[in-house]
Amino acid sequence: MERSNAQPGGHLGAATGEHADGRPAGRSEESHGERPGARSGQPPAEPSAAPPVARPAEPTGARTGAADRHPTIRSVAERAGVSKSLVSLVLQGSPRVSDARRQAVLAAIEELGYRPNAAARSLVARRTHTVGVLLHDMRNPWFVEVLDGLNSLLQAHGLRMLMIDARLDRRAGQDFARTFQELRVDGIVVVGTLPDTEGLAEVAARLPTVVAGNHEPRLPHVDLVANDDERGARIATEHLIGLGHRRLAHIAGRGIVGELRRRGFETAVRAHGLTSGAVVESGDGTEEGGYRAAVRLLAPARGTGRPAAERPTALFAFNDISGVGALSAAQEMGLAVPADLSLVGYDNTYLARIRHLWLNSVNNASHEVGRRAARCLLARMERPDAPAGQQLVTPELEIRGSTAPPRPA
Amino acid sequence: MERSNAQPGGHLGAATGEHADGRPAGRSEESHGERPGARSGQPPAEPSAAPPVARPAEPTGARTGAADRHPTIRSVAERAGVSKSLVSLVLQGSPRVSDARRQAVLAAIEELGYRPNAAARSLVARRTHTVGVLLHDMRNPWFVEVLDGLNSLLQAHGLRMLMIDARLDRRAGQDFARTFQELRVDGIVVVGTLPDTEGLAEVAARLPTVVAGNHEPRLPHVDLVANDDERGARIATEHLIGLGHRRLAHIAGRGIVGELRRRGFETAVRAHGLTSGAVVESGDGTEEGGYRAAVRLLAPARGTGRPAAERPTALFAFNDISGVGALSAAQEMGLAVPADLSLVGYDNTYLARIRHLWLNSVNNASHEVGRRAARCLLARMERPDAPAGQQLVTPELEIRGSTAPPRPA
DNA sequence: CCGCACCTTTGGAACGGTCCAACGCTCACC
DNA sequence: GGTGAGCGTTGGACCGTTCCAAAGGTGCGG
Repeated sequence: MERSNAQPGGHLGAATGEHADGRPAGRSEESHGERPGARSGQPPAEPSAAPPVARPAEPTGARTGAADRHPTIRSVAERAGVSKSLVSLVLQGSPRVSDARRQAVLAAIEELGYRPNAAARSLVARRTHTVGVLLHDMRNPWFVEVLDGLNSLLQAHGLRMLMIDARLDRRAGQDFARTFQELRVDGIVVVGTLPDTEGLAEVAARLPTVVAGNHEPRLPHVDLVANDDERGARIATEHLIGLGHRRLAHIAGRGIVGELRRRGFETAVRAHGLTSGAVVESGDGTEEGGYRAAVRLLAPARGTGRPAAERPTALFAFNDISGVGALSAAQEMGLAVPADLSLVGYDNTYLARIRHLWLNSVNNASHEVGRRAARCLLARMERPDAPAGQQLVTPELEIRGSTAPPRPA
Repeated sequence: MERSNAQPGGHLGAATGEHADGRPAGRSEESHGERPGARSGQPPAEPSAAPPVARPAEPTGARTGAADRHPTIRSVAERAGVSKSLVSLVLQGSPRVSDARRQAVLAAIEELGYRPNAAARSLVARRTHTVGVLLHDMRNPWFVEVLDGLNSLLQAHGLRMLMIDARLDRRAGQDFARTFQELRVDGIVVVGTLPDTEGLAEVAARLPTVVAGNHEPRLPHVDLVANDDERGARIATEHLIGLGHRRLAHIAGRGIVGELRRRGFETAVRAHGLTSGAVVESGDGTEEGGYRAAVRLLAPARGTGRPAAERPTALFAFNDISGVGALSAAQEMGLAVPADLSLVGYDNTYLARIRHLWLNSVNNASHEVGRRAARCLLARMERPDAPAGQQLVTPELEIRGSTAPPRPA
């Protein structure tokens, strides 16, 4: 049983997806020191402030509870022998505090492990330094990219993100507006599709709001940042046309984005006078949908009386996953990619980067969308009543191994 | 929109990954009504409470600012013609409020669009109803599953999740302990590997803390919930042995998880007296690493003088992505899967579910890990000083198309 | 020796809620 | 008719901060 030493790490490294660790699950195997009926079946509501604990209720002001889990600014003051106001000044980094006192305060803070209470702070500051982020579905790798971009900028401005996943969390998803308002977040970013538009309109009137990655809700003070799907589709299609393909097919997706990408495809096709050879088949954005659509597009004649010679030689799929479905279909039908069929996907997910698939794909630069959304939000936080803006980010085609010129007829 | 009729949605539907929408990006195309030099280059620090805004500072108590963006409980009281205490009672759903008043208050709330201030509330309640979640890397699909499980339970108990991504957010990742303490979250869940263990020990002394998906930091009051990686690996290996394979190989991963999975493989192999035919090659959890390891494992003889007949007939990979790399290698070397080579991956990510790949994989039931972590946390929130518990969840093997009995020699 | 400016330090009033003790009222009872 | 219970309602203290006005101390000029 040889151990062999670790590989120096491949150049392809970037193509992650699941990192250098993973894990298991299923049945259990407790080793817990818990008595069985410990947790009383508390109703799902949020009431009942821990009944058994019963707060000390000590009227006299002397509540310097040593083992108190959270020391306050007063405990610190007392320990340092100064007033709470001075402690506050030190915390703000005020320059007009004598060095001696400052040291004393800092020491006290350290010894007590004092941490300022954010709630109390934001209560008076009227700012939470928190941005609410409404996600549509975290499982979508595209979102993660957007979040990354968003975060990088927000963080640099001292803002943290509070994420709510609308899919995973229907209740919160429904009235995310309420939640975010109660939390008094400084701003809101909606990533992707959102459940109810009217709720959004309501919050937007009160809080700076930006929508990232959707073309949809045009509301008074809400900025929009999205990818230019139509243009991306045009670019992909023109790439295929440029290679010499004349019979093109598109596997469409749903929703506005599906519509835009289909439109881009049709526009390009029309611009080159190839309308007669072009076909659009509908899919649903899933692998299975892509597979079925591809079968319909590539199957020889049968019924339609279409000669095999008229089979499309190039295929532009709504997204990578549909593209992968199409790839499977092609392979099962004995068509080689790219020799017999050129294929382009969309989104440039890491699926496209798997060498086994190696799809050309339109890169929608989600990261940039996130960054811009952040920039918009920051701007809007300063001028809440500015007119709604809109930005489209232009995608680029990532070339890999799934397209080639058509076989000479 | 959505021309063509939607596909009835394939049975494979579950295999998501990117959903029914995606998007683009790259250069820009503004249409923004913003003056250019608007945002002054504020330094990255978090100070400077909006200098230009300058609060009204109106000493007299009469601050019923009509267009005030956030009405308070007092505005509501005034409007309803009752005391703020009554409003509070209504908000708590107290039964001892006359119907007339209750209606009046509710009406006022509605008209003003009043939303209670969570900060003020938690200040007195000493509870935030928020759980801090420290992620290691959101890009890892495994985490998303865990989060999902976590969320489902926490939410049912009226808790929201505040997520911080340590990778994406180095600063926050470093002192997440500080952040979570300042926010006075009700508890902390660390998902996956964590950056610094000492910071964790510090918080854990003050806040209920649970680690999900890692075997690592054994700390006084910190519960651990993880998958039983060793067992999962054993199950996978035994599946291969059960099919009749006698020459087995493993592509190992890194870290503790890598170690555990390798150990499971070795244990199974030893238990069946197949040690002499077993090989372990190290990878790094990436596709490329898996590819290279597989090449080394499968290449005929060359140098080693190993006859092709001794090539392994079955391969257990550290994770799906390494497995996919191995798949590519096998294909390039003209080996059919599963006819010439059986392959099992780990994590059962949606990669494994792509029909083009269709890998057998150990399902680590991340969702369950999340649920259990939530349960642990809830328990610990009630009894913070309980001894640290530990749970391992047993994984199951998901059978697809990548294994078969070896060719009869 | 007094007054004044300057600097550091401090008490107290917010911030927006919750909770408790006490209030006024009605009604029943003795 | 007084008393007390019960109900609905209210003022005020408090949660842990920040900020402001003002207090105390020091030093200097007149």
